[in-house]
Amino acid sequence: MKPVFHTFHDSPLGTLLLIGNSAGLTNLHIKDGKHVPAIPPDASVDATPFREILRQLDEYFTGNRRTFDVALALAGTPFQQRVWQALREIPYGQTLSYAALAARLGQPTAVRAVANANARNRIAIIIPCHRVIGANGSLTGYAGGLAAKEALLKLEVPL
Amino acid sequence: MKPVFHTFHDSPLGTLLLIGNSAGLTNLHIKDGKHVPAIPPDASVDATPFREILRQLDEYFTGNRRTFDVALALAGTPFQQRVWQALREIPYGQTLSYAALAARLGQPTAVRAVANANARNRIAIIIPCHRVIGANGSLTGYAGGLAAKEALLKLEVPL
DNA sequence: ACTTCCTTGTCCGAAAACGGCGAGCAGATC
DNA sequence: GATCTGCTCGCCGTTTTCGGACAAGGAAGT
Repeated sequence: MKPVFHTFHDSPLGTLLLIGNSAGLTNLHIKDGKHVPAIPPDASVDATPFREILRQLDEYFTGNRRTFDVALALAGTPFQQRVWQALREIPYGQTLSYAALAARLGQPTAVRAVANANARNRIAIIIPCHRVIGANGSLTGYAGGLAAKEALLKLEVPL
Repeated sequence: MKPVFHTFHDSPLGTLLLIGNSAGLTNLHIKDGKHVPAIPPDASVDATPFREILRQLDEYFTGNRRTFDVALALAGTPFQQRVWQALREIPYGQTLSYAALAARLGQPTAVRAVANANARNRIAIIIPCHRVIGANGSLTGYAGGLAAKEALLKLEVPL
């Protein structure tokens, strides 16, 4: 198997857990959240591979960065990959409803399925699942907690 | 993922298919047999990693080797792992019945389950599933064909 | 020799449950 | 009336659960 690394990193949202391998970042979760995977037994503690990523994250949190440029190693079903790809195309500071996102994928009725894929996003923040909200404007849900989602959206407002 | 290699090798039993990764050998099958897995799409053709293994196999087939010393990367259910481990403890030239093997595992009634795990052995010859025969002395079955099983047992007789 | 039955882990397919939704509708409220 | 709240129901990919079939056996009974 590829060597696996992981590390923790403090942020305004709480502790972040990063996991990655030689191909790129595989996971980025808010530690005290839902759907946080177990750290692979063979994952060594090593922040080195994440240096650049952490730097960009810090810039993002201080409002000095709007897009990320890091290698991602996504693993998921074809449908999930499509959803996540669509997520990455939502610009900084913009929001979208789950229904609208489903429509963009050409499957306007697969709203719940999209929401589901959204919930299973493995790379928070960088894949901006926080930019998807309810059709009525409510936040509706976030694996890292609604407070975190609100904070992220507020951060992105001051364009 | 770990890089995966595979290669073919001629033997008195027919062509052998070997698959392995950086952790060790994962598969060794008689090509024209049952339960032969598909070669992973990302597996490169490369005999280099198997040099030592092939050397020991050649020695074995000429009767000049009784045990193997190679790194194995077994993947299977806990039950299967137990069965396979028990198989490796059967000495060269000896045979055992499925019932006796089940008894050794402490599950004397799980005879068929043991036979099943036996049939799914992924590393033929080195994990000597051919040394397990019916309680009445019949060969009963072998993924590589009964002829191969018979040949192996005959080879191991002249201690 | 053949048939029947017992046993048990695994495989496989079907079915059901499960969500970070959203639209529609009945009442309740002001 | 206009709004708002709280149902109910349909939507659909994923995950989980469940049940049956299967197998490299073996023992017993015909």
